[in-house]
Amino acid sequence: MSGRTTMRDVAKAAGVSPMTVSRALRGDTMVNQKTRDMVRDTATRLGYVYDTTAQAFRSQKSGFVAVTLPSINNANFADTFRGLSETFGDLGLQLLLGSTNYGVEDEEHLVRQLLQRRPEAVILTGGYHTEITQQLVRAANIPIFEIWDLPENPLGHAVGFSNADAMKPLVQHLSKTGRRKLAFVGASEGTDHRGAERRRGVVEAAQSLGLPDVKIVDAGQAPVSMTQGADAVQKLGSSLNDLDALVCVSDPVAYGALSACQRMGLRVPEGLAITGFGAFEIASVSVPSITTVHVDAHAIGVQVGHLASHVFSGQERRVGVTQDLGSRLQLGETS
Amino acid sequence: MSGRTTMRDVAKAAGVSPMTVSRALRGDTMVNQKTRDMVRDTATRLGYVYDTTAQAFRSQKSGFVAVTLPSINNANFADTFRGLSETFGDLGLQLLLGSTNYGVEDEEHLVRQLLQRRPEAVILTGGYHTEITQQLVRAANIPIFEIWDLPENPLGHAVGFSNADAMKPLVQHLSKTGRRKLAFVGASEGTDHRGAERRRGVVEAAQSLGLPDVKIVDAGQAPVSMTQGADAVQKLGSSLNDLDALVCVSDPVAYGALSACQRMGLRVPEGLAITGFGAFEIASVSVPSITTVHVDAHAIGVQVGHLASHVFSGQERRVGVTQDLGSRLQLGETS
DNA sequence: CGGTATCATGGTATCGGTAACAGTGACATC
DNA sequence: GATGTCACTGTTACCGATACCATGATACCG
Repeated sequence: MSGRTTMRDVAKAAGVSPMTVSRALRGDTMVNQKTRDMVRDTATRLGYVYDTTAQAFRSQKSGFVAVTLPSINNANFADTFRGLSETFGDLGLQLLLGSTNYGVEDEEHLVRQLLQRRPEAVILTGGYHTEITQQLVRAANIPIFEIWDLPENPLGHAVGFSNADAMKPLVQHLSKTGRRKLAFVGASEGTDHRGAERRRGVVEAAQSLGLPDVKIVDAGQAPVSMTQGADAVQKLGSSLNDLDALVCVSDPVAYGALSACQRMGLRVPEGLAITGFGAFEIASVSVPSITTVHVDAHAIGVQVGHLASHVFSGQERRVGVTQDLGSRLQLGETS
Repeated sequence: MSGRTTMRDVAKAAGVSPMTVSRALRGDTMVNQKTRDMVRDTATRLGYVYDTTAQAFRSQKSGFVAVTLPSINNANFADTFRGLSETFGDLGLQLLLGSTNYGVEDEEHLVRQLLQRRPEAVILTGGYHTEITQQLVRAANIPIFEIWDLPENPLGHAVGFSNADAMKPLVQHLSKTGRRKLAFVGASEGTDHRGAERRRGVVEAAQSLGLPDVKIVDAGQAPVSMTQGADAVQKLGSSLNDLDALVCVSDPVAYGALSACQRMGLRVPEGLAITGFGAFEIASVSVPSITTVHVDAHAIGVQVGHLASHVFSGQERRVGVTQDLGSRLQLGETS
């Protein structure tokens, strides 16, 4: 014998047809309980390993769900992925993960690759894609989920929250506590769409509250993390004295900013308020703890799983279901 | 027309055989340049999407590499995954990721599932597995890589470092700077094998340096993070005064510990030294910065990719190649 | 001119499961 | 005894790409 053990081998050893083996291994109750057990024992005895590739091919169901994330090295996205993993795992579906590195071009390339695996659904982080990406996923004729954003013209379903709206309570809070001159610290223009939305939210909220123009601080290419946040704030130097609050695009950036302030001897929150986004662990553990916006990243994953389950079962027939999971202000000691 | 566009459709439209389409799309230079371009254009025009599932089935090459990580929500593992992604991507291989939640039982279940996809190699984080997991991966007859550890009896190749040895320079440094009474803060027994190795390294190093017994502080089930680190240290309360240094299993834990000390008004490093592990970003950004052990997580991924490439090409024929990437002490302000 | 090397292309079987359909034995019912 | 029903099990033909082998076209040789 040359190749691997196949169902045929198991069938021969068990004295049944391959079809019965197929049914038995999949737990089809049509097959007699005793036969099922016997077949399973035989399979185990022979060290048979079920070939999902062949199943996927024949049944035209890959058992995959494609997922794109801007970055895997981000506690929030990792939480979402966990939520997805759990719920889709329960549905017998496996996640095919790819990272876009915050770029729509990379996303296009990635989506092209993922679709070749014939996923049964596709989950894209963000609501901003190239024209071709949109064509590709539409043509795939499978459920599409956009997460972490609520696009105006969703490709399919959407589960997330408004990044712009999430900033309003934050700015209101700052305004109420007497902070007028705000700066927004985030990634360079065009590298982080969700970040840009948050910036827009801050700018608009400040305007509507009659605050002076928000100063935009560029911390470099996305993903911006602690170090870039710290560097950007350090570069601001004495111009920090003209500011009342640093509104950062994420908690890591905020922590970097806080760290830079501490090193420069600038007291937070007395001299300057700092806020983050995402309710990362660092926000609640740091000293002082960071005022941030809480987003339930894990729930996004779970909700998509539930929604997908309903879509697959036909319980949900609508085409553009949008779930706004909202966000809430989480006050800390930095403001 | 019913189903999706297949190669047959492209062939018909292009006026060639499916075989030629297959070759053209894979860039086989056997096919005339003009024919190749023409076929590709036709495929694009028809919106044809190559079916990797069918390819995988027929060629008996899935194009997958299975990867297990204890947790995806960990900057170090995420870095390794990035490294793997990049190098295996260059080899035309896609990663199938699964998380074991730091459990060997979960790992077994996961490995079983992953192997059904017929991966061309398997990468396991850690060198500690159930008997069945070992049997399964051995029987799969594919290259095996264990990473982030250097097991005594590797299943195949190993790329990593000795977690125990990595702690020695750290303990020596503490001893040299007059710290004698050490405590190790880590996960509960049996939930984190790499953490246990680090603990062993600390205990042994302390012994060989003639330091008093190392106090073991249990911060709960793995993964232990900032919050658990902070809680565990807070619970120590006044018994902290009997200690000279907290050696933490990771940087997040160390930061949590630092934070707890700051809240309790205990000065670091004057009253107590704190060390971490992993050279996470927080270690260099925090105030004070944290003394830690630097491990090149990204390089682990890259090295595995290179090694795998050599194994696939037959350049590397040895069976148990072990690459020790080492680690180095990274001094910070907490010691 | 036939022979042969080289290049480019096509025909056919097949990878390992499973959908769809076709039995078959045992027993009940008329 | 004929027919129907139920509970299982088996047979056949594929899913869409590609390995393998065959063949046609062209060039080039002595």
